[in-house]
Amino acid sequence: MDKKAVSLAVVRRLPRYYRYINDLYVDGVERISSTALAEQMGFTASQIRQDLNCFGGFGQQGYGYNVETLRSELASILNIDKNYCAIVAGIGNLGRALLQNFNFIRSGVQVKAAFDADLRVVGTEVNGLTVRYIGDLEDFLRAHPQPIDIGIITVPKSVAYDVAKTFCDNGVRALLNFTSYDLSRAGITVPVENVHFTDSLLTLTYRIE
Amino acid sequence: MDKKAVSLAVVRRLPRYYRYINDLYVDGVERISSTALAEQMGFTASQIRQDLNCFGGFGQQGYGYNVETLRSELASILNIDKNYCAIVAGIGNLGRALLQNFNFIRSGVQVKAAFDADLRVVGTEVNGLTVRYIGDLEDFLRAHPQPIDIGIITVPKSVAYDVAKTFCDNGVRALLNFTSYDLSRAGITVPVENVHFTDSLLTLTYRIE
DNA sequence: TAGATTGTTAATCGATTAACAATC
DNA sequence: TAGATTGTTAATCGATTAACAATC
Repeated sequence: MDKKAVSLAVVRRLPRYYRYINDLYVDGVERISSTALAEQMGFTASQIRQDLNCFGGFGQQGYGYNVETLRSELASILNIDKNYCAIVAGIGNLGRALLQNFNFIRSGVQVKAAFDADLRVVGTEVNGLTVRYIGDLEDFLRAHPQPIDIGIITVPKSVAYDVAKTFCDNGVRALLNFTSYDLSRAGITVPVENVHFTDSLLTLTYRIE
Repeated sequence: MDKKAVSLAVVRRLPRYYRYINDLYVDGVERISSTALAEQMGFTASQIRQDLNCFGGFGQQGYGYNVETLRSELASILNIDKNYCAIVAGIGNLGRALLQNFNFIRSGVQVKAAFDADLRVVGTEVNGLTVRYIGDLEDFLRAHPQPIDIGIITVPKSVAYDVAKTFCDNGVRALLNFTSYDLSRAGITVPVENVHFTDSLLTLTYRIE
């Protein structure tokens, strides 16, 4: 499974495959053909077979794909079984929303700690985690027994870079960036995925008319 | 400006252009060449010229692009000057986070109302808006003097489709979907932009190793 | 005018789709 | 076996990059 060989276009479709296949699994569907799945997902059957074959031949001629098998293969490809450790930096409404409503575990991620700069928030409890002071982030990362895999950045834009750099310099392996600050332009060496609300909204206002 | 001619790949880059050009504008930069901008954004100069030329010749040979002009052209292309009306459905932590922290006005969007199903939330005030009962959404949309342009969906996944359909059937022109329910598969006829946290997180867990 | 840099055409690259032999 | 459907190669399509004449 040489990752370099798989294009980001394919990778970005994997979570969607997992979502659909998992739904089929939950519904008790046993097998599905690329044609049937294509119809549901709005892809071509060709693309589905092409995409899945980047990772292995999960199907069977004349039969299609076994839903349970494919589901577990996709889970394994996406490392959902790895149980990664994450930290949320920035416990404003967004950080709080994530901690309280988002099912991290279902994506194979466990949130180990929460940090904020506001002393009125520090020490309070959110979804079972006591919020720590952001100034202690570096010490925490260095002292933590397991490595922290994912840094989730929900701080104000103005401090996004500093927090990202602290994560990056202390062994965090990937960043999920919710600010509109563009981390890719600065010396951030780990993979970053961006959730840019503004970009999505502006793409929409363009497409309205 | 025939929109059909501009690919979605280009459109999705427009907000990023606007962000960079706006930053330059705020910093008082007067002009910029495609080469210099390319270096900052991590694009090729060729791509920038190609992209911008989908909308018009905003540059000048031997000079480059005037930042103020380009900024206002991009704002106009993205309809930031249109002042669209939006509604937020679902005032959990995420809806609340959006209403309290997100600068809609800066994207040319004005939130007109907020709706929720929880009667303990209905009637409370969030950032100057009194939360209404979701059951009244349809009546509200029909009675509202201005058309509502954008429906923002932050409800639980299980009711995402119903809310989207209500928006769609009552004149809302575009949807911003924060649930992991895939609205494109059902009879939703307006443009949809998705913010799928789970997909971003899973793309990241794939890319970690 | 000379230098810089665009707008635009042509060349390349990559991603998607079509086709079909392999095979369950 | 016959029918179905994959895995995979080849063809097409679209997007990105390179090149350069036009021109400020």
